[in-house]
Amino acid sequence: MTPVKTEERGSFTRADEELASLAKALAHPARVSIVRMLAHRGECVCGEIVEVMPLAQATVSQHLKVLKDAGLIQGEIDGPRVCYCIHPASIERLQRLVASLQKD
Amino acid sequence: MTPVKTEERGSFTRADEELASLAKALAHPARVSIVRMLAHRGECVCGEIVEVMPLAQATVSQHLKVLKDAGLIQGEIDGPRVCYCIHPASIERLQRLVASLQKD
DNA sequence: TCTTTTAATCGTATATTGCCGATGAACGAT
DNA sequence: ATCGTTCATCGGCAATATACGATTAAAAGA
Repeated sequence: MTPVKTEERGSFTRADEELASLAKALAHPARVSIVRMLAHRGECVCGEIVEVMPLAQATVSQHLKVLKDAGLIQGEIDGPRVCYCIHPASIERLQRLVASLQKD
Repeated sequence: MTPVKTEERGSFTRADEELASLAKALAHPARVSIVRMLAHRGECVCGEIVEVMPLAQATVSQHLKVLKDAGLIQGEIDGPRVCYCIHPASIERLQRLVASLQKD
């Protein structure tokens, strides 16, 4: 049964899926750069990030969305702007998951 | 200046490019699974990996190539087989790069 | 209210990934 | 030399990712 739908869900462990998901979010230098910027400056308004990046506003906004969806950052609306900061727990989580690749 | 070729190379730091590259290699659960398997068993012949994975041989081979190109694993030819193992330094490097996202 | 500012979203074009069957290359064994 | 085993690579297709200009939405300020 289960006609082998090419979509065999649940074939990988939860940890593998989770690490892959976080890694995917960091799989672009622009996104790494954003995370580093937030880590360094604590918090940033979207516009400040756009200024620094060599990408159009729409593109940066898209990268921010990827990072937010992955839980790596969070954005808080502040008037007409959006203030972004790191979600520390997720970075720690990533740290742990990578560490688990060494011993395990 | 600089005709904005949509291909502004070198816009990101070396560390950002490096972390993005390593993260990209781990951005798929199958590849995380492979790395974990190698970490756990020390070394594996390609066939053993294919057996365990819910993917065709060609696909697994492709994932192995991605991991190898990223420097996360290495393969050694052993007669008709290829024996894969982790490249520990690269995992440590990844660990450090992720850690640098916290303090920095 | 009208305008400006800020940032998300839409639409679209191009590039890259992921997957597989089929084929090819390298090797050991007969 | 031929055969079987093992694994990489090719070709093709569907799906996803990346990038941008244009548009929309929301809020502040005139």
